[in-house]
Amino acid sequence: MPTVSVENYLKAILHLQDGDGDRVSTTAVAEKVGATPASTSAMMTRLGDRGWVEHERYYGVRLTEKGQRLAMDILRRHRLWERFLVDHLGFEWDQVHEIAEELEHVDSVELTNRLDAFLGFPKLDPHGDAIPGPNGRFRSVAARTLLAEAPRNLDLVVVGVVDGGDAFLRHLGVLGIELGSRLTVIERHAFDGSLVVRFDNSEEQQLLAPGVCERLWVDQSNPSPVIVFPESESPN
Amino acid sequence: MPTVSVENYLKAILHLQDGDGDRVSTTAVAEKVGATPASTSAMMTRLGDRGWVEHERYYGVRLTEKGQRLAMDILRRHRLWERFLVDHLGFEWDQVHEIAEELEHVDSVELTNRLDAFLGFPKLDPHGDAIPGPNGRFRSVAARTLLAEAPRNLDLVVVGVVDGGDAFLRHLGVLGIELGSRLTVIERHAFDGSLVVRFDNSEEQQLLAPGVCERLWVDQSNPSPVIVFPESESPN
DNA sequence: TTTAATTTTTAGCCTTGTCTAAAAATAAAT
DNA sequence: ATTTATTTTTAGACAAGGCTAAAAATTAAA
Ligand SMILES: [Mn+2]
Ligand SMILES: [Mn+2]
Ligand SMILES: [Mn+2]
Ligand SMILES: [Mn+2]
Repeated sequence: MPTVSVENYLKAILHLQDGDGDRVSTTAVAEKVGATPASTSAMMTRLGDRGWVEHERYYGVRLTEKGQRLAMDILRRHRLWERFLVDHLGFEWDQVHEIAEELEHVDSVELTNRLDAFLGFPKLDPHGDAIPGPNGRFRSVAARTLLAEAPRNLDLVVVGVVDGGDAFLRHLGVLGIELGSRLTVIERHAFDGSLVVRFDNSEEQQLLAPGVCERLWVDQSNPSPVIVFPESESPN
Repeated sequence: MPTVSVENYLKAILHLQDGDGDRVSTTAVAEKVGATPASTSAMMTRLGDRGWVEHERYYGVRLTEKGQRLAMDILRRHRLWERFLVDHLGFEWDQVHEIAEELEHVDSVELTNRLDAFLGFPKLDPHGDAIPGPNGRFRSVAARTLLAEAPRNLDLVVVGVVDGGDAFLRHLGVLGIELGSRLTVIERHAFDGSLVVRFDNSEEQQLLAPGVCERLWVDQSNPSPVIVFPESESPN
């Protein structure tokens, strides 16, 4: 029975580990949860005592099997609630993170599984991030590419957002980009990686700044169904 | 920004005050929240410092305007979530209290109001208790009588449960009683208040023990729409 | 109106989670 | 290989919430 605070730390560590099973530094965790390194150091010790992380003094932490499972369950609840808020309560995708940050701590397996069913067992949250299943592992999702690395002259769909802070999400709104937006890369500027693209719904070409291209997952419109386990860095 | 613990205390005090605006004893609150009188005494002082209760040393507490409003908002969230759990996730009415006890602490006005709308602005929770509106006051609900005090030979409907602990709710299930059940009082035993009743759906008469009759709200099947603000003692 | 019982508060202690400031260890740079 | 910079941990404090045991106030009984 982890506390709310402990759960937030565990989820932060999961995000920072991000597939790569290497250790995460105290400072990185501190920054993620918004605490000082001193407080975080103390918490890492407590998490180690409870068997949720391996803590190598001065070298960081890594989630144990048990810790990973706990963290995945929290992430599952977070993303399911985000789906609920957007699909059924009419929230925008840039408004749900903070609320889900609290709902995720209501820890009831019954509730979570029934919510999952109610939502139709979604694979992705409103930001295109994979939702862990009841077994604590990601459900398989089609392959995806960063827009920044996508080839030219292909019909692409925006399928996800990397590190989708609310400010970035609202910026996408201003640009008229959302999940499902279709576009084609016309030109890539070698200098900084800016892209000239054309959206499906418009005749005009448009420039996308590198900071945007590096944070959008895309897929081909006619997807070859390669199955893979994605590991985005998105926190939501 | 009250903590979860503070919110639970405030709600407990609201329940114990129950319409009557007189003071509530420390021991009663302690029992309700499951803490010792010593811990509760300390908490009452803190609540007083923050202006949420008037605390007369040695004589108990009474919610202030601000405290009452906070408590009503918590109760609103609790009962809205109970409706959600029963109406949309398929929980039984004896399974929702504990989960709502956690969900009620997710404090977002936006979330609460959208949930309210999603549910169709319900007036009653699954136990027949009134749901406070966004203004922090109960929505008007038709008058109700305790079954123990209802006249004979009237067509009655069960509209609510007093103090609906899960055990009592399951007992009602065994007896085949739920909200909406229709019955008529045939006979009242003067000795202990037991009632002989006949349910709508059956020919046979049935005996109801006093402990049951005193904890069921009923209304006439063809209700004369008297408007009143109910104050049940139910905690859910 | 004393005495006894009950209720409430205080005193003292503990855990969790947070902080700042200082010490210790590791990593980087000369 | 030292010195310097950075990171991590430790030390010491504090607030919230909880407990038990003891003191004080109130209420009930004699
Ligand atoms: Mn959270
Ligand atoms: Mn998300
Ligand atoms: Mn609660
Ligand atoms: Mn209820």
